[in-house]
Amino acid sequence: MVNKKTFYITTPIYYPNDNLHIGHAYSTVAADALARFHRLTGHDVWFLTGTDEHGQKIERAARACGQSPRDFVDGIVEGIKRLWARMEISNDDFIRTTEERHKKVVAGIFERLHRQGDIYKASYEGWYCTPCEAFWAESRLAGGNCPDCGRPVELLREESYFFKMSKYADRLLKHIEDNPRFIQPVSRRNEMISFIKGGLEDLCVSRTTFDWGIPVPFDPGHVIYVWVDALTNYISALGYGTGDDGLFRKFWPADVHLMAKDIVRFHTVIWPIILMAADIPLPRQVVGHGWLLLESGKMSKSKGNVVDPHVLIDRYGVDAIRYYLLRELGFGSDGVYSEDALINRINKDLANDLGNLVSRTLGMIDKYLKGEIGRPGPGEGPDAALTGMAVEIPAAVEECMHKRDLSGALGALWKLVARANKYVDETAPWALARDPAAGDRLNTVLYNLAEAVRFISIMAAPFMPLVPPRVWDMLGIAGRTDLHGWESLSWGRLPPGTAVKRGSPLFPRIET
RNA sequence: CGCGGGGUGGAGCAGCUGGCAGCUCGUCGGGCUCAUAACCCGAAGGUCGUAGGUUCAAAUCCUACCCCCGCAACCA
Repeated sequence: MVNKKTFYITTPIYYPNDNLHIGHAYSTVAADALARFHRLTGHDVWFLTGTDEHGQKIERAARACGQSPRDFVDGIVEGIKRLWARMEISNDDFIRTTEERHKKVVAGIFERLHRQGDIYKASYEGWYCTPCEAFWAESRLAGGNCPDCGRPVELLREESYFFKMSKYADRLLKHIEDNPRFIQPVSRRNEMISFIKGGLEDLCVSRTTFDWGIPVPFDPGHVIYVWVDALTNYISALGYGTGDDGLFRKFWPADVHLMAKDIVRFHTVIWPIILMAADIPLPRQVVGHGWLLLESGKMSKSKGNVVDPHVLIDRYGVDAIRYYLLRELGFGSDGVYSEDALINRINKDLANDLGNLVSRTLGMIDKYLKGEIGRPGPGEGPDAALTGMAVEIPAAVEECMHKRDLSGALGALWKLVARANKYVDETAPWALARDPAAGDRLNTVLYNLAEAVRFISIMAAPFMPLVPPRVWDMLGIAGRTDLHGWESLSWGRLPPGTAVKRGSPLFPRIET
């Protein structure tokens, strides 16, 4: 058996102190599109997502609900899993940091780093904001209050364990500079380089102010803080350091850690240094995408202005939401969410362009050819423009996907959608249908349109997983799995004589 | 003088190794009638933040200034 190239992609593990909003959904959908694309193009893919369940905020949120932390996160996590199922997320595993398989790996790494002297105990004094669970430098305090939440801070002295980040700074900087693709997009990369050049301090990696976490194995009064705990999920989920580490040996190092821009630093500074210290290879790439902003500013739970993905799915359907998210945020840039913009995208791109193309193509085959795809004759006139583009677009999509530019990939695909619509106008099949001598030409034109629709459906699959099966059913090739794959994107594979059936509109227009 | 990114037709963006300013949406007009009143074509609309400079030629290079935004460490 041939060894397929592997592709390991991760999302962040989300913090289940509340239900997730559309911004989290974006991260996961983007990772899903990349995972699906790589599966479709023949890779052996492992796609991981999960939840980061420890820490004081969870402890407090649970208490506020009168629940144990465990019961509390169980409830939220169930909701998250339901959401991902609804959004057609194709993850291979779901890691929870409260699972035994995770905790033992974290404890093992912590112990190892301590044993080799990279983690040491020291006394730490600083201004602490309890609600935010964070220490702040005196210079950053806002009038003596927490710069984040504005509440008062207290001077706290704590015995803590520290991780010798400083020791690895030069090595990390060299790695980043030697590997231009390691941090994407470039703007984030430059930011990280300048951050590291500013000097790295040792990192506080334990807490004594709460209990809901993984105890430091050799000092149970301390709990391992989020850094080592959460980041380690990417390898604990693969069984690193256990007797059952087949997945780790197969899939590590990760090809892509995908996340929003705000946590890029943890993934490009703290995480690589943990790995270096533990003598584990670094991930190949960390990609930081933009935020989905609201017109009123940043989406945040405390502002109460979050957009609930469930509501949008109920109203517009999964594929439409996925399309909107992936199209709207340009590579690495922020996007602004508004329901008007969402509806506009659905009506314009999905209903008018794609849905209508499928509808008119099937409609004409039904009406003019008694529902049977005819045998194409020699190409002429505008045929070459359509078929030429159809065979070029897959490569363009691939290139965008390798650059992690999902919006660009959809843009490329929609060029083909537009070209096909234009082709209808140029060839005017309704006129050919009236001309008894033009039968061959009509067959050719409608064949080309049907084949273009097949091409589009295949390339759309990573982004909108529910669309392709519906299109294949309409084209009468539901059972022809050999015509569903990326490798079937060579022009003319659609068999003449296939009986099509018109379906209901792919994306009904949303009336406002 | 902390580091970095940016200010381009109504909106959102591309162009920025200098050479007639481009894309999507919106607006207006036309065409077609297969289709989800969708599709196709065309038009209007920009002194490319401000002021200087270099050049035959600048959105694109240089200088100064104004404005917006990210990062500034333990914050997913």
